This record gives sequence, structure tokens and C-alpha cells, in this order.
Amino acid sequence: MDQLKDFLLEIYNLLYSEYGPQGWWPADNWFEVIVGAVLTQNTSWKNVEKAIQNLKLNNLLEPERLYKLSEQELAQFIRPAGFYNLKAKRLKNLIELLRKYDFDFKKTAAQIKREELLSVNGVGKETADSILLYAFDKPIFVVDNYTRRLLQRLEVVCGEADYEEIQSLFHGISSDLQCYKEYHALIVRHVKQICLKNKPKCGDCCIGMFCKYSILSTKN
DNA sequence: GGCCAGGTGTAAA
DNA sequence: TTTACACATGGC
Repeated sequence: MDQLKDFLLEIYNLLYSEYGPQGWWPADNWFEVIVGAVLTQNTSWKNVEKAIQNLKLNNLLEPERLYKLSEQELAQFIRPAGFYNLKAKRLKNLIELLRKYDFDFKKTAAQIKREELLSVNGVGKETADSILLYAFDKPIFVVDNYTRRLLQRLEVVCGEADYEEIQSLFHGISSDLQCYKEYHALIVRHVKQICLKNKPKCGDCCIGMFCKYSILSTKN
């Protein structure tokens, strides 16, 4: 297990050396992180940016403002992010939770629990953990499909590995908040970048020496 | 024109 | 418990 820890730390160092700090989450404040976390569900960040911009230009990117806005109106502002009716509902659900804490950052950060976020319809594990890590600075690692794919290619986990299993691997290597924020961002950056190449091969990237299979390969 | 993107919930098998 | 599908826009 200590070996695995060292291995994951080495991967982190290689990625960090290659790409440098990623500055995640790209948002001006905690509430923008939360809105972005919902809007980015199965959606490219480019489209999320347009939706966020719409809200900003209309002075709506504040919890109280969105609380007062109707679901139908909200949906129109976030259209570019896709699934806009669904996401308007999900944002409303989340804002209803935030209202319990009087839309107050400190109060929410001090009291909010993962289970509470997960109980909100439209908030799954990845969204909940993104909010906890990037909006509220909780040392909780965010697992996404990029993470799963990368660990599969590195033969650290198999395809059936569940969310918490993968998460615990990262919780085992460090409890450092910045490391969690950076590692997740670096994984996203790396896998995206590699997949953009026409024919990525093994050994083709900064961690290639550890990959038996191409990142695009479906082989486990 | 087809495929995919920083997922999640629901319903049927 | 697993699988299929809906949700929708915009970039390449």
C-alpha cells in the first residue's frame, strides 16, 4: 500500500512538472463554484462559461437573486449549458439547501455535510465532492471518469472499481487540500490533452512510461 | 452530420 | 442489482 502511495505521488509530481498549477476551480467565489458544478454535469466547460456569463451580465450570480428567480426564467439564462430545464431544477434544489444556512458562506462551510448534499436531487457524488472541495475547502478528493480512466490505464484499479474505492486511494496519499485540488485538475487537463491528439500512443506523454495501454484503449 | 462534453435520476428488466 | 434512457447545447 505504501508502494501505491508513492506511485500516485510520483504521477502527481510528473503531471505537476508537465502542466504546472491549474488554478481550479475557475470561479470568482464559492457560489459560482456551486453553480458551475451543476452546470458542468456531462457538459463541456466552454458551454458552462457562456451560461455563467449570462447570469453575471444580468447580475444574477448570487444566491438570493437566484432564489427569487423562477425556475423557468433561470432555465432561459443557462440554456447554453444544455439540459437547461433539468439543471434549473437542480440549481433550485441546491439553493433551497443553502437557504437553510441563510446563504451564508461561513455558516454553510462550518456545517454542511456530504450526505446533506447527496440528498439533494440532482447532486451526485462528483458534484457533491466538487462543491465540498472547491467551494468549501474540505479535503475531499473528486473522482470523475477521467480519474477512473487514468487509474485503469495505470492498472491501479479495474473497471468495476467504485467511487469511494478510488477516492480512498487518493485520501491515502495525502490530506493536503491544495494537493487534492491540483491533482484532480491535473488529471482532467492531462486526459483531455492526450485524447485531443490524433493517435495517442503509450510512452507518448509525461507519465507514458507507466502506461501499458493507450489512454484511448478500452482495454482494462 | 456525428460524436462528445469536468453526471444524475428514473424506470424497466 | 444492472441496464437503458432522458436530459440539450455548442464545438470540432
